[in-house]
Amino acid sequence: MLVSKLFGQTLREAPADADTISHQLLVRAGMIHQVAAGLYSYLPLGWRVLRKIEQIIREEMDAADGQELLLPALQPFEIWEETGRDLTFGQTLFTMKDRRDRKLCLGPTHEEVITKLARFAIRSYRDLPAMPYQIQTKFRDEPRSRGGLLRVREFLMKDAYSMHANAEDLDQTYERLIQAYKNIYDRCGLSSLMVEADSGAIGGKDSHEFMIIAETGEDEIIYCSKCNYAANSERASFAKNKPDTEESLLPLEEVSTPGKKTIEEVADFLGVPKNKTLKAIFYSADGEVVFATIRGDLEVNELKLKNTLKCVNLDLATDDEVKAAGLVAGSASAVGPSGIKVIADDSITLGNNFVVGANKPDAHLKNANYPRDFNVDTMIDIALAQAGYKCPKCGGELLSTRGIEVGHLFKLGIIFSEKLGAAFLDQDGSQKPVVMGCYGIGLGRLLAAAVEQNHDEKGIVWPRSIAPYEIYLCALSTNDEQVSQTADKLYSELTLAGFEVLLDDRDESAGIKFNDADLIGIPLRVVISPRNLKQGSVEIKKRNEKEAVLVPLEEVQEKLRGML
RNA sequence: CGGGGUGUGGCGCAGCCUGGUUAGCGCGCCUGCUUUGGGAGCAGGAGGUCGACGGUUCAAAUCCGUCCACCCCGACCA
Repeated sequence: MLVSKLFGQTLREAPADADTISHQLLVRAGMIHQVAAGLYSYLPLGWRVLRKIEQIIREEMDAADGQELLLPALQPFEIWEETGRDLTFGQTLFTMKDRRDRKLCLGPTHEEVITKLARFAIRSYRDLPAMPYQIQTKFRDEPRSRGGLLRVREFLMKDAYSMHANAEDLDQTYERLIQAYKNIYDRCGLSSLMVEADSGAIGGKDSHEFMIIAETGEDEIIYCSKCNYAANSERASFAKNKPDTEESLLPLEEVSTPGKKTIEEVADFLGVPKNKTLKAIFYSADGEVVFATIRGDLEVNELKLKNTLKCVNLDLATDDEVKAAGLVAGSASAVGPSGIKVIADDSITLGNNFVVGANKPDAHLKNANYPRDFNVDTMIDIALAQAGYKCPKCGGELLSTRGIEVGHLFKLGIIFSEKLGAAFLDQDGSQKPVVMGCYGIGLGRLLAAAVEQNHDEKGIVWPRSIAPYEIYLCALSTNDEQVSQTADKLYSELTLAGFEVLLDDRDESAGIKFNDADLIGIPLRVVISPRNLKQGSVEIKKRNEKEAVLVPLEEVQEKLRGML
């Protein structure tokens, strides 16, 4: 391809609304162009990168016994009602009506469609296991798109769905897919980190995410400084500490705490540490007021709470809701009130003689103990893990960092096959629901993450495997006959030899060409100039290295092969 | 949806507070000449309903109101 003919423009300055590095560089390099919030066009350079990523994914999925197919982006809304995910996805679903007034939606994911298809394709255990996958456009009406390609409303995704006769077989495929994913990121030249993840609206049991560590990432990762434990903070757990001394249980005692409402105020006022108090937080779970309680030094992980409650919407209760439920904000506890669902974090059993609210203004109780003084409906881990806490696996110190989620694996189990009736006849003649897994990779986001991870002050530094071109042939002084002839000849030869070459044949100054080459980030740059030609040579430079080497014309191909 | 910000040629911005000639600047773009190893020089030129609508005024990019779009933080998010 000739740079003079390349569709698109490079920009010296980034658009003002581009904040993240990948967004700035991709726009400046003429790879993407924004159409509206969360909607981007891919220009030829960007599209080449995306297609390379796509091909790597395709090869690895095929190697893992996946079979590519294509499902429709447009789906009947009613299959979402069948699984109830019309509610869990809510407004994220792009919906519309056809001319016959039937409700349709643009697929944000395809579990429903593939499970329906499984009803047809899977009849016997002999048809299992199977793993259809597709690379297709997904649509999600995100509350807020952001960061260029990092979070958009229309995006290309590889989504695979595995089908099994039993959970053991799913486990095996799951492990195999983990390896396939590692291969994919490796081949894309990216270092990734696998973390335990929440399964969210997809549902299911085990779930893992692949992360590209980056400050611009939306996810917080909690990981251990000593062992290999790593988890999305949404899901991370930690070893909850016990107080050093076991006290004998003391009798309940009411104390006056005028105006003291927060844990800090109360603990300060009574001269006790925060981990000797119990915190009470009120939530509205799909309209029902629920009561969460946790030791005063810890915070509630609202996602864990939401999963426990199995609700669609979870918000902090409003003042009115709190009052209507007969609770006293600032002085509430599970000691006393009834008729409200209480979810307790298991930390309330670590320690004793806690300070809790007295359920009336300006008063607290000392020496509250579970279960002597109160009961709870559910006792479970709903605590938020934070850096500095202890690893749940080895006790080492937990650290935190940010990452971009570029892949997600789920063990769905039989959630979808049961709801949609995808069953098979097993060896013993019994009918069973198909056991399923699903596995996604966002291609555009992966591309953006690659830029986040591979750039310098001059521009993008593409890993070779996903670079739009391999070689940037830079002809300086294009009005010099010898230069332009040599450049044309070299371009033909290299292209014929199978190299992917971009020839900068523009009548521009050296500076412009060098800067564009750096910005676009092609791995190798070959400079053809009168100066070099006098010695019968050209100059070859790696994008990620400072020094160039002078190479005789006849050795160029060989040299390039060695350097790629 | 809550908070904050921005809308002026393709890109980056000034002008707005304090209304008043043909709305400016840098980059980019076009033509010509000169240049040619890290974003060249000179000369000439094209390109703007100042986000939209309404209002105030003799007069609005500028003041007032409504709306829209986009960005950031939060909520939300396989």
